[in-house]
Amino acid sequence: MATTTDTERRGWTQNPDAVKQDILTVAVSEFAANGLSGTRVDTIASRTRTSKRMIYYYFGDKLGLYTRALEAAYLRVREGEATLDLDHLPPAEALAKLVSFTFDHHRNNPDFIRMVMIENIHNAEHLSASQVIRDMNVAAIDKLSRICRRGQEQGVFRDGIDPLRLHWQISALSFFNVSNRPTFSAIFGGDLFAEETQADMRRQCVDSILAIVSRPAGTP
Amino acid sequence: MATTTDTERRGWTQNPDAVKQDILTVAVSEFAANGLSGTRVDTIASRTRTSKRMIYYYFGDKLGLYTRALEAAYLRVREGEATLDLDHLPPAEALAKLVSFTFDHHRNNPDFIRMVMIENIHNAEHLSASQVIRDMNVAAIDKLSRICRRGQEQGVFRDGIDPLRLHWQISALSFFNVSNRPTFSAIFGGDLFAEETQADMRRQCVDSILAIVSRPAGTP
DNA sequence: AGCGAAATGTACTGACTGGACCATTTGATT
DNA sequence: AATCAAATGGTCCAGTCAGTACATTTCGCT
Repeated sequence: MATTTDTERRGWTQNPDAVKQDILTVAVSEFAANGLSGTRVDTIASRTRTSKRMIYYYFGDKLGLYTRALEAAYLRVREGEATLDLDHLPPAEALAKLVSFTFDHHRNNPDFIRMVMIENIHNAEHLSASQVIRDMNVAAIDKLSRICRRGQEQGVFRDGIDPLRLHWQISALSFFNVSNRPTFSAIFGGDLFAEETQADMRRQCVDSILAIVSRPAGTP
Repeated sequence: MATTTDTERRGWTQNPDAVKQDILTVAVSEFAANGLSGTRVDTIASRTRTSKRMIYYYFGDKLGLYTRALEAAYLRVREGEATLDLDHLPPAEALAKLVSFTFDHHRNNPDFIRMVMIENIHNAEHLSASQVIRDMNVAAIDKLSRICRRGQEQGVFRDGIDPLRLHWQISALSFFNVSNRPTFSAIFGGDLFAEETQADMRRQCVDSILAIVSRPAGTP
């Protein structure tokens, strides 16, 4: 009896992958909200369709789960970025689009930002252990490098641009805008983060970045 | 016997203020290193010349101590900033100096940066409760406002500059440079944070900010 | 020179929390 | 249908940690 078949996927048959995914999703949300030591494994378990037992079964211990959750957060975000197709745009437009996208993308993924903040608090100890994450990000630099190279070849960008530094600057503005919003708002009020103002700030960021790569005035 | 008089201040007489200060200093360092829930009151106590009992006596509970430690961190940093005298410099130079200073100052005060990161993780709940901190920072904006006004009066800055947004941008670059150094280094290597490179990046930051305030080319 | 309040030390506890233990069910393979 | 590994559930424990009770010392004041 009790043919609960097909309650969700296949009813109440085993489904290891779904269980793992379920745990990971909740874990990202909890770790992002409460930090590593602030997060309770029991709380994660209770928000899950399974039990604490399963967390330890699949992830070993709290740190293991945290590390995997960190990877998951990076993965999701980099997936989003992969949809961007920039190679067919003129370099300046491509760069502008990349900056705009990054700015918005960070705003739309606060959990990811918070995971990175938390990982920085922990001196990136766990991220260092993850080759996966390193690879993903190095790939992100490639995208930027291609734009720079095209820009220089076409003579619209100045020479000697370091893609990594450019990435640094783009990240700084986009990241800070999300990461420090709470303290910034608490001190100066939330005006800067109103929707219209943010659109304007995004433009300002694009301009800043373009100013960096564009050749100084009067250099043919 | 045991005339331990003058071991430190007045030997072993009571010294409430020194005790409080002692606790606060250790607390800043511990909270900055481990976050709010990651910090152990016992650890703070053990690094102190006094006991856990005193922490609760003076600060009530862990949160009380954290809040005061946060204030202390802000105070120390803003004190450093107060030494800057910019009003006698030409606007562009004053701004350049302010950016350079901020960039270095943030680098030299990682504990402060970390406290702010942590507070952001906690959505600035505790900072909101501190009027002191708000006041300090609003004063920081004043300094920037004066520079902007002078720049506009003298015609070297463009019109319509928002000092708050400028502050946002200066902070973003200077803050991110410290806050995200661990993850950034873990992913891309530490080259960007070598001493020489940092000097170069500071210059790049100054240039970026100056580009924002300078009037567009061909605007008399 | 002594009294009351402030300051400090020691030892303890009650709750929380990461993790382990033991038992049971599911499912693929034979 | 028998078997064994993978998956799962429920319960408990041992260590940790914020906070407290109780007792004692110091000090300003008169």
